[in-house]
Amino acid sequence: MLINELSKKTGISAHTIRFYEKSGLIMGKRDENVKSNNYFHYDEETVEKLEFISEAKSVGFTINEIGQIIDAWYNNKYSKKEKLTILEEKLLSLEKKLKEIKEMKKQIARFKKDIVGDRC
Amino acid sequence: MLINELSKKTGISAHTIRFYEKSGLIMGKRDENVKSNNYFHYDEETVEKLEFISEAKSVGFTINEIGQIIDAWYNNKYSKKEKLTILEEKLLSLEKKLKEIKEMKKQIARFKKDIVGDRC
DNA sequence: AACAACATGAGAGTGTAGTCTAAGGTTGGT
DNA sequence: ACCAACCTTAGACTACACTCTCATGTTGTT
Repeated sequence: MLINELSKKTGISAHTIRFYEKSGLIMGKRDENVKSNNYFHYDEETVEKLEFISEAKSVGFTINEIGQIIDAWYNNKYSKKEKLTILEEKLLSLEKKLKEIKEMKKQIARFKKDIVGDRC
Repeated sequence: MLINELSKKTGISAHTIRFYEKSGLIMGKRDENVKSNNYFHYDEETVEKLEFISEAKSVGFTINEIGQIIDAWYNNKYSKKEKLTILEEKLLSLEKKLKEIKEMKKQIARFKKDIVGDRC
């Protein structure tokens, strides 16, 4: 599929998709048989990747970190051992975020309690 | 205390503290008795606030959102009802983040499993 | 008086992650 | 042939959250 269809499928703008392409997160393929244009073609895996990118962004991973995860999962840039190390590291950082968010929830709950208990 | 001491106590640079001051997150007081300078003076509450700001930033709240929380907790910009609404809203967004992170953990754990099960 | 070590505000510069515009080429329908 | 609706790259622009530089003023010690 071409970029417009990919954009519609994922809800990510063509501009942003091109930005991700330039950033190395996804890689469209050029059709060798067609010489008249150099349109990028995208497959279902790219749809999956873009969906993953959206989720990863919303948990606070940077483009760079997302690139690492994608390389660890879809590509062969790293050895098996390196891949596992990267993913393990991401799991740890998620674990840390989880703890921080739980702490923040407690903190805000305390704020709330103080305001409720306060007669203004 | 002056900005340098505040910086040392919190580990946040004086530059950044001034940025937070300009952003309205904290508010140093000028000493009315001293006319020769216009140095800002900070109290222990500001130390607390800066510590809160650091934590809030690391869970992904923006400066704007942090400002809302601080206004809901320390200031009298909002009514009791408005304060509770703001805090409730932040709790919901934390709950959402929590879910997203748990999902992402599962996802990455799946990636890991696939790599382990794969003989490359 | 000289000096280091502080303080101030204005404003420029940085990195991240887009977002948009411009100029040009291609495709498909009439 | 014409046109709308695509596609491409380069590069400018934006918002956010700093981060730094500069020019200038103050404080405290020797």
